[in-house]
Amino acid sequence: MITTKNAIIRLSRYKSALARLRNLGFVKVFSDNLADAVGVTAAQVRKDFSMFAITGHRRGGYQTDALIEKLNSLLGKDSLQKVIVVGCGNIGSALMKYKSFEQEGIKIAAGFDTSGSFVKKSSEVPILSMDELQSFVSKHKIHIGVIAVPEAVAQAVLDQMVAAGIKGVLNFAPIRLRAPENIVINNVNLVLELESVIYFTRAVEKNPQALVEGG
Amino acid sequence: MITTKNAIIRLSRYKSALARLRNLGFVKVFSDNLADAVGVTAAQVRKDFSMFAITGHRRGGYQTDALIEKLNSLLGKDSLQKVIVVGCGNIGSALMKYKSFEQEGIKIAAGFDTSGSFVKKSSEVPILSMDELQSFVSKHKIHIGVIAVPEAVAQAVLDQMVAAGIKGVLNFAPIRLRAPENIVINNVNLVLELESVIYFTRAVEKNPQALVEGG
DNA sequence: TAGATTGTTAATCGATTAACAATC
DNA sequence: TAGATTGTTAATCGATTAACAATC
Repeated sequence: MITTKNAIIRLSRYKSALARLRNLGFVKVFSDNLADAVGVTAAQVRKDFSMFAITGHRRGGYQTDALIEKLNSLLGKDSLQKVIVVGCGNIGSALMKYKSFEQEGIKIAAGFDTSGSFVKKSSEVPILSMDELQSFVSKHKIHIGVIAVPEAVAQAVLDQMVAAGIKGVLNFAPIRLRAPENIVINNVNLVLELESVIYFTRAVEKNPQALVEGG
Repeated sequence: MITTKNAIIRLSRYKSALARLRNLGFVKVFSDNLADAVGVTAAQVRKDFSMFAITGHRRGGYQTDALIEKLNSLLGKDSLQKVIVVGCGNIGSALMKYKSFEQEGIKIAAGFDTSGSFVKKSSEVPILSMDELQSFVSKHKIHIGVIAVPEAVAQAVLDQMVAAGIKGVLNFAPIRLRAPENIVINNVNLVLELESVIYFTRAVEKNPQALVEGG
């Protein structure tokens, strides 16, 4: 359901806006505050909350702390999430060092790569050989993985990950991966994101009233 | 218009599928072939093409080469696109080395950073100080920039980029940026993408019929 | 010609928004 | 109480899909 997907993304945005509002001293927030902060309508905020059975107070809005906690638990952020990264090239190693993940309760447990030169068990996030994927994943009970390998090997890597027990994947390879239907795949295509900026920038330059709102 | 945005993203996908089909020897393709390759309906393909005045032959489908060329020109890929990257931390430097951009006719002309230690004019993609942003952008007539700086300084960086003449931005900072309405901004939030995988993976584990299709 | 595929219109589907009764 | 905000229903809006006439 695509509805749910967009709604979940908005919940994440509400959560991040709430953290900022809390820092500003907001003890309670109204749907209107959140709407402004995130750039949606107040009705959208209330509709989203009602879909996930989040309730407030008829005249007093929502308690900031309670709301953040509820969103965290909904989004699976009540416990540390362990994730592996397969492919330790440019993108993969950037993700392994990316501070924001840890701040959000996401821990990169290990990186994996075929080419021996990358393998480095001693670094902060160990980089292991693909041979060790299966045992590492089952030993550490990891369900989530990131694919940051070249397009040509992405499908084979996904198959190995699924065989090892991975259930959810964030894929940076610019290709449609095939997997059993109980496997969750989310694609990020950086070239496509930049191409879309290029297209719309040109479109606006040619025809300034072609207003566009970014995703 | 959000329609247009989704349509453009699909055009990009068609283009990338077409390159693969051409390698397989397809001289002409049908809307049905593209639909299968990209995972949409044939009607969607034809509708998208009609929106952008791309026509085929009533019984002979579309000429692969001509179609690729048309899509490239629509997407602004007929000339080399020069882009700058501001912020040379993990994500920024990964993007500067990312091979797929060059393969798609996107050239990272320079990176920019405040902290002096990063500055390195001699490397393949020069890394310059923020002081040089304005002159570099106007000298090289660059319209597109990537923001890969920490959240706290993202708005200030955007303001400088806009002042320097940048018209379109791909933003990796997890925050809603404010800009004049003729500036195109596209946001990529990596934490949010991973969080969404975590959420849906949990949802499917709890309730296997909660089928989800990735973006 | 008969068959197949496009291009487009109309129908459907789903998501967002507006409005308002409930109520604190 | 009067005023304000939620939670939800109904209305709107827009995107996708189905269907089919045109035609190669």
